[in-house]
Amino acid sequence: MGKSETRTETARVARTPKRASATPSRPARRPASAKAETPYHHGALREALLQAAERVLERDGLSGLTLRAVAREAGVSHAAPTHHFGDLTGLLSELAAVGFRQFNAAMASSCDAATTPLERALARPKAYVAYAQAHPGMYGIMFRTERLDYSRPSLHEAAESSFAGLANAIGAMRQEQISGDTLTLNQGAAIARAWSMVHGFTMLLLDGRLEDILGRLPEGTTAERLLEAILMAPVTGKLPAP
Amino acid sequence: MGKSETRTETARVARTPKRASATPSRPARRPASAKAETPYHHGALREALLQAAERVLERDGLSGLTLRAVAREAGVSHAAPTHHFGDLTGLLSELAAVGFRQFNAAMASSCDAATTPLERALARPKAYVAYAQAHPGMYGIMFRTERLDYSRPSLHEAAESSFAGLANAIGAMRQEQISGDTLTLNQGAAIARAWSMVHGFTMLLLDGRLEDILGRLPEGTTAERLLEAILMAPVTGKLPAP
DNA sequence: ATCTCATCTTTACGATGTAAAGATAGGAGG
DNA sequence: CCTCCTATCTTTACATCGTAAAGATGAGAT
Repeated sequence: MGKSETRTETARVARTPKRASATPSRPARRPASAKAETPYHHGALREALLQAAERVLERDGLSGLTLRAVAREAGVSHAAPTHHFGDLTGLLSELAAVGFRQFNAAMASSCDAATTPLERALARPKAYVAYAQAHPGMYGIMFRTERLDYSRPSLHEAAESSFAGLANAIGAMRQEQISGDTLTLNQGAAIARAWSMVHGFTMLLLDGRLEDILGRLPEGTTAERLLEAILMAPVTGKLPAP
Repeated sequence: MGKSETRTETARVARTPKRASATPSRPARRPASAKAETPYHHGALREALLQAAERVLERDGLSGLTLRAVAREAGVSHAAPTHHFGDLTGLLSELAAVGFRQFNAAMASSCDAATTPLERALARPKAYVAYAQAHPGMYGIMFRTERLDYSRPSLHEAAESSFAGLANAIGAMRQEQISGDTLTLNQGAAIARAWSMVHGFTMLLLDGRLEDILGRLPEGTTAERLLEAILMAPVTGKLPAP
C-alpha cells in the first residue's frame, strides 16, 4: 500500500470534500463552533503537527520521523509543515522543546512526591532515567540529534530550565547556594559529575550497552537497581594523591 | 558545481581511460606491481572505501557521510560500496569498528605511558575524552548513531574489547579480580558508574552542553581540568540512609 | 461586496538508499 | 592460446526525502 506518493497523499483523511461541484454552496462545513475537531484550513495546525510528530516518533522511531511522514499523519500536504517550522531542524527543535518540558515536569513531580531525604536524593535521577525509558524517541530527539537549533527561544528556555533544575538540586544537596553567576571548580565538578553520570547511564542503557553488565549481575537485577547502587556508593576507588 | 548527479559522477578521478580504442592492447596500466596506487578494478577497494569514509566524515561531518559521497571520494560508482558493505548500516558498522580499534589503541598507549599511580588512574578517562575531542565524527559513529549492526564480528569484537579494557581497569583499581562470568552488584555498579560518567561527560562536552558550566568556572578552566576535578573528588554528596 | 494576506496545496528539483541488470577483467580449464 | 566463469564494478531505475516556488483558498479587514 502507498506505492506512489501522489496516491498516498491524495488519499488522506476526511477533510473537505474538495468542492465536489463548482457551486459555491459550501454546505455546513466547519459547524460554526468546531475547536479541537479536524483543523480545517485555519485551526491549530501547528499544535496538530507537533502532536502528530510525537505520535510518529513513538510509532516509527527516530528514523521514521520525517517532515512528510508528519504531514501524512496530520492529514495535510507534505509542504504544510515547512510553513510552520521552516525546516526539519525547526520541527525537531520545537518537538525537543516539548520533550524538555515533559521531562522537567516528570522530574519535578517525582521530586515533589519524595518524602524521606534518601528518596529525595534519588528521585530526580530515577525520574530522569524513567522518562528516557518511557520515551526513548523523545529522549533521542533531545539528546541524540545533532540537528537542533538552540537559538529558538522555546527550545533554549526549556533546555535551560532543565539544567537549572539539576544545578539547584546539586546545590541543595551540598547545602550551598548556587549563585547563578560563578561556580567554584568543586561546584562545577559536582554538577557536571551528576549530570554526566545520569546522562551517560541513560544513553548506555538505551543503546543496550549495559545488557552485558546486567546479565552478569545477580539474577533479576534491574537497571533501576543498578542505578541506585551507582548513586548510593559514591566512592569511585580512585587512588589518593601520592 | 555538481548540478546533476550524472555529471558529477561521470567526471571522476583519473582511472582507466575507459578503453579509448577497442584494441585489446592494454598499455601498461597497473605497472605490474601497483599495490596502494589507485585501485583499478581489483585492488583493495574495501579498504579504500573505509579510508574515504573516514576522510568524508572528518571533512563533512556525520550528516555528510553518505554512501554516494564515500563512493565519490573513492572515485568509484555510487553503487560500488553496496557490493562490499551491503548496506549503509554495513558501512557505518565497519567504520565504527575501525573507530573502536583506534579508540582502544589510544587508551592503551596512554595507559602505558603513565608512570605514577595517579597518572595511571587518570590516563584512561583522559584518553577517552581526548579521542572523542580529536575525532568527534568517529565518536559520533560509534556512540551516537542508531544504525549499527553489532552482529557483525568485526564491530562486535572491537566494541567488546573496549568494554573489557574498561572493566579490567576498574577491577585493577579496586584490586579485585573481575571474573568474566559474574559480577557483584558493587562491582557492576563501579564499572557502570565509571563508564557512564566518562561517556556522559564526553557526550555533553561534544554537544556543547558543558559550555554553560565551563563559562562560570574560574577564568580559563579547561574541560580537561574539569574532568580531573570530577574524577578526583569522588564524594557525590549523597545523603546517608536515615 | 471586494481586497488582502496568511495559510495550505501543487508542482518541481536535486539528493539519497537500494535493487536489478549490464559490463569488465582476472583467473581457471581446455 | 583461447574460452568461459565469476567476482567486481557500472548503469539504470525507482521510491522517498527536504526544500523551494508558484498556485489555490478562505478568513478577516476595508
